Amino acid sequence: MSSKKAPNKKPSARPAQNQKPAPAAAATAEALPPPRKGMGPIQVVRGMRDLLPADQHYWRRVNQLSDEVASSYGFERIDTPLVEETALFVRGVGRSTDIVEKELYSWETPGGENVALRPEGTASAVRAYVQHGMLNLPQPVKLWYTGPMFRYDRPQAGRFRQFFQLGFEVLGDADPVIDAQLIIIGWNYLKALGIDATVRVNSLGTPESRANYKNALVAYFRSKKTKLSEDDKRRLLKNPLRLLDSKDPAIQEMKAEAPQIVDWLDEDSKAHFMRVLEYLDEVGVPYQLDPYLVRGLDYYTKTVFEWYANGEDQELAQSALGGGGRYDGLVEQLGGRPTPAAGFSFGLDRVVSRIKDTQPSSTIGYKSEVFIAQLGDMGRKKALALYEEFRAANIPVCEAFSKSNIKQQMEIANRHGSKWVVVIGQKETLDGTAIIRDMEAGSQEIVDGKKVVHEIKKKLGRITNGE
RNA sequence: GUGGCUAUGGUGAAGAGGUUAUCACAGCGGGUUGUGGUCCCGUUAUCAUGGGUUCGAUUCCCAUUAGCCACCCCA
Repeated sequence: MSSKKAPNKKPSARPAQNQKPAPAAAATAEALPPPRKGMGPIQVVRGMRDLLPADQHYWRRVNQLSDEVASSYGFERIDTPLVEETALFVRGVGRSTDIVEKELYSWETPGGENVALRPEGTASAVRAYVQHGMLNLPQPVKLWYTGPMFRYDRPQAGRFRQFFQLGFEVLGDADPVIDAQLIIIGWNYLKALGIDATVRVNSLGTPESRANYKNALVAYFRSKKTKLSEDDKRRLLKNPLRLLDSKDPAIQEMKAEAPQIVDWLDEDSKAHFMRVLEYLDEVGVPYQLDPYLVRGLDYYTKTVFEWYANGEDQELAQSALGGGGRYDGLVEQLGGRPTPAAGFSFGLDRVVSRIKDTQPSSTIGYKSEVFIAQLGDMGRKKALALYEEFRAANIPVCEAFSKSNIKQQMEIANRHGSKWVVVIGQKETLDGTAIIRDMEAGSQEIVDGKKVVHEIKKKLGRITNGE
C-alpha cells in the first residue's frame, strides 16, 4: 500500500533520529536525491575500491591462511571497532606522524566526540588489552586481527584509502624470542603464499638511546645543511630519522658518513638485538640488516622490521608488504601499566596483488560437478526439490531455474564445467524418472527419479559398492 | 599536499575537425519453443564531466574529476 496520498503522514522510510528541520527540503519534496549535475552514474569514492567476485578466491586464500597461521602459533582473534577516539591514534601512533597529521579520517560526532577511522590496528589492540584488563591473563597475550584500515592518502598503485591489514600483536613479554618469532611467522605466511620476500631488520633502541642518536644525527646533518633540499630541511626538524630513508642522492652520499644507530644503542638494546638475530639464524630465516630502517610510527622501540617482495618489477618492490617491531612503551602511553609488547602487520592488498602477479588464476566462479536442468513447470518444481536433496547430501550443484530453454541450460552447464547434468522435464516427472547426462561422453541414461542423488554419488565415487 | 602522463561500449583496443564512430572479446536475444562446448544472425557508446575556439568537435584549448607514475609517506 502506498501512502502517497495520506494527508498527515510523512512517508519517511527511515526516520532520522536527530534530524534537523531542513527548511529547503520542505519546500520541494522532489529535491531529495542530490542532483549531481551533469554527472554520469555514481562511482566509488576516490581511493576506495570493490573487491570483485573474480578476485575473491585470492582473498579467501589469504584470509584462510591468516586464520590457520594465527591459530597454529597460538594467537587469538580480536576485532576492534573501525571507529575510535581520535586521541587514541594521536597518542598511540604519534602526533607528528603523517598518519595522524594529514591522513586521519576524523570528525566530530553529533554528540561532540572526536572520533576517527582507524589508520592501523596496533593502537586499538593495545587499547583493548588495557581496557579489558588482559594483564590478568597468562602473559604474553597473543592477538591477531584483520580488517580495513583508513588513511586519507593520495591513491597510487598498491595504495588505497581503505586497505586491509593482517596484524599480530604479542603483549606482555619483553623477550627477544618474541621479536624473532614474529618475524618467523611473517616469513612462513609469505612462504605459504608463494611470495618471495626479504625481511629487513634494524633496532631503534630505547627512547633514550634513540634520542641521543637523533641529536647526533641532527648535528651531523646541520653541519651539511647547505646541501639539503627544502624537503630534507623540514624533515631534519620534524623527523630526522626519516632523513636516512630519503632517496635524494645527496643524502645517500652523506649517509655513509653519518652516525649509525647501532653505535648508539644502549647495552640492553644491543644484546636484545643480537639475540633476535641469533634466533633468526637458528631457524634459518634470511634477513637483511638495514641500519637505516626507520618506521613511520612513533611507538617503536628496539627491533623493527619490514618485508619487501623480491623481484625485478620495482614498482611493487618499492613499497613494503608489511612491517612491525617492538613497542615497549605504547601500553603505558595509552594508560596501561608498563608492559612490553611487539607486533607486525601485512598490507593484504599488496599481498594479494603480489600473488595475482605471480600466480595467475585459472578457475573463476562457482564450480560444481552437477547441473540440474528442467523443462516445463512440472519439471521445474521437481528440479527445485531435487536441488534441495543435493544440497542436503552436500553435493555442489548448480542450476538456471529462471531459464525455460533447455538449450540455454545446457550451455550454462557447460560453462560451469559441470560433468553431469540431471534433466527433469514433463515426461520424466510423469514417469518418475530423470535423465543423467555425462557431459564429457555425451551419453545419457534414464534413472529412477528417487535415486538420482544416489546415482550421482556413485558417479562421484562417494559410494563404494558396499553401501 | 606537489609535479608529469592518461581518459573512446562490460573489457581490451583503433580512429578522423564535418553525413549511420571501427575491431575483438564478453553479455543478452534468436537460428521454428526437450538438449552443450563449433557456426550464423541480431542487439549493446549522448566518445569521463563542464566550459571555450569553430559554420561544425568525440577529435583542438582550458578547468574539473578519476586512474597511473614520480615526490611525500606508508601497508
